[in-house]
Amino acid sequence: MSNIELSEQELIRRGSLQKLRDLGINPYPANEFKINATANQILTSFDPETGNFQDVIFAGRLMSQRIMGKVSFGELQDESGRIQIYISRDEICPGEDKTLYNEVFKKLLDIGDILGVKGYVFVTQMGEITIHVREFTLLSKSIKPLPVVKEKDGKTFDAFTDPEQRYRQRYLDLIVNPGVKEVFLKRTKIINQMRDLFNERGYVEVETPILQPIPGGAAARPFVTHHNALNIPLYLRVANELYLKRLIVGGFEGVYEFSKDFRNEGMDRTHNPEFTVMEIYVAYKDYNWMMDFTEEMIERVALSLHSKTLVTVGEKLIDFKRPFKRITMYESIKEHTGFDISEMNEEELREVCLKLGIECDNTMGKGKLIDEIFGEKCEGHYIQPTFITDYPVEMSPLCKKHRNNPELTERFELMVNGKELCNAYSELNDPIDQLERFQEQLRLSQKGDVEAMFIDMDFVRALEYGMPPTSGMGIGIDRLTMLMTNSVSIQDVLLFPQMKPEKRAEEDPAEKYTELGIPVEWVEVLLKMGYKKVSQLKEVKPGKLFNDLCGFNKKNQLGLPNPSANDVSNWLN
RNA sequence: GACUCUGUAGCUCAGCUGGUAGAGCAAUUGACUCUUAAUCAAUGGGUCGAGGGUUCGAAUCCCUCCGGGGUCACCA
Repeated sequence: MSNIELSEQELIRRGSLQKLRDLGINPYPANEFKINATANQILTSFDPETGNFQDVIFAGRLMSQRIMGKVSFGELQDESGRIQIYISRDEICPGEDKTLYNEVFKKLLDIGDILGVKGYVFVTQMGEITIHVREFTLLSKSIKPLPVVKEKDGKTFDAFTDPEQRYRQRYLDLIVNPGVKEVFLKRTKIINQMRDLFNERGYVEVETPILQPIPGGAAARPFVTHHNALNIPLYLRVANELYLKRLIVGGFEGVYEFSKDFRNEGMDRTHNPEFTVMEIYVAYKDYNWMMDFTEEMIERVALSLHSKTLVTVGEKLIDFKRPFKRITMYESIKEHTGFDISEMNEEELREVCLKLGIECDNTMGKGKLIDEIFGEKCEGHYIQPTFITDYPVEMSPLCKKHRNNPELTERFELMVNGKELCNAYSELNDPIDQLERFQEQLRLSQKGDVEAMFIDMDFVRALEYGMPPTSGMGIGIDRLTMLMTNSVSIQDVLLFPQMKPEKRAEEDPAEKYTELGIPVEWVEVLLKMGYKKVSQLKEVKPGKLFNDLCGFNKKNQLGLPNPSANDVSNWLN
């Protein structure tokens, strides 16, 4: 990057960088810096009576500086929090030479620099636990100014809130906004709690392919990519269900995977193109067992995060205490619409949709119609955790038929806060039935359903060898995290949510300028002055351009030898 | 995709019915030995998102485009 692209403050920081080097200070030293305390440890366990922490070595990012002549205060932020530091000139510089304090600390250090300090902990007259610095080391120089967020009495000033910048530059968000890190620590804790539970039960964590020749296991539009060596299309997985069930066929009796899935669909507050799902399959179980297990898992997560089962989500208070309410899908629809659809065929369902004012078209089969009615009229009502059970067979091509009613399947979804959180089945293990269900999906696909599943013949073959009765469950980790951290958008629980690419104004490459005989050093000046394209340049009068160039050179003290008026008009001709 | 709000200094924002820009923080210089949104004094910093139009004159009004937020729709 050329210097004219930089802001004044960036130039000053680069200047400081050079001055540090001139003073023999390496702004990016290689040495290990061994700390022996964190901010949080000091703040929670410092005790002036016992006089602990009298020899601390601490490192962190300089977040503020208050210089008061011969002494200064500042704040260093490490992973665990912020702690104040105190520096006195004559302690840092006991001799005649006060450069280290007057120049280095006061002038050449900036907010954002990473510092290591050695000293002892004490309490200031204002009562703040502080590190009295005996020695400091610059560990990394920051040459781009941070957004400065200040806080007093719990009020935040100049908060860094622009969502685009926060998500795009998450590192800044994490540095500057307290509380952001908390969400991600909680996310990890949620995952760890689940993993602990599964491992305690002896279930095995496995990894299955992300690149799949047939994207199976869910109704969704996949991303397509291409494998050069095999010369075949490959799909990014939309689910890992079919692979995990192959493992049950293979003799594992409990497998689970935290899996990144990918769906080529819209993006909004609750959808990111890549997202995390946990799927688990346990042999010799059915969906009733899985409901109990799911309750246990979720209650455990809530307790581990909040030490209670009540969780505030927006305006609502949600109680994750076991047991959760259970209701069948037909009962739910009956309750919220008054229609008993249990005996209806496709035509009758379409009429119900019409009466309820739900849009539908001819590509929609029976399952999709019921799904629409439920989604439109029922889903939103389930704020407290509720299992919706016994879905129609058309909606669930991988799920075993209900033991008491072949029109239904042994499936449940867990609804919380009006949204689906989990999805689970008594898994279909009848290979002949499975093939028929796939073929039905194919018919839907031919009718125009872009989400209908592909037929996976190898999966059917696996079932032909025999899969034990199995129950499986999938849960959206992002949505679970949203609930547990009271986050309104999925972007808040993903470290790096998908963003549109950053756009810059288009500009011609430097060669197009140099072709005209313009020296390289002037090309960047022209770009900075706003002549992003050669065509723009051609439109200005040579006299004006000559004047502007010389003016820019002088104003910005670039120290370039000015071109002659002749040169300039030659460029333009 | 529709509607709506929005784009001004490094950051957060002001700028009335048109008269070519302001504040706080940050930065620079200086003062200050327990401060904490430190304080005090001085200074620098802006093609007002881009292009076009109306006008003697546009950050402000109009049009087009670009970027962003929100709501809705599509979509789990």
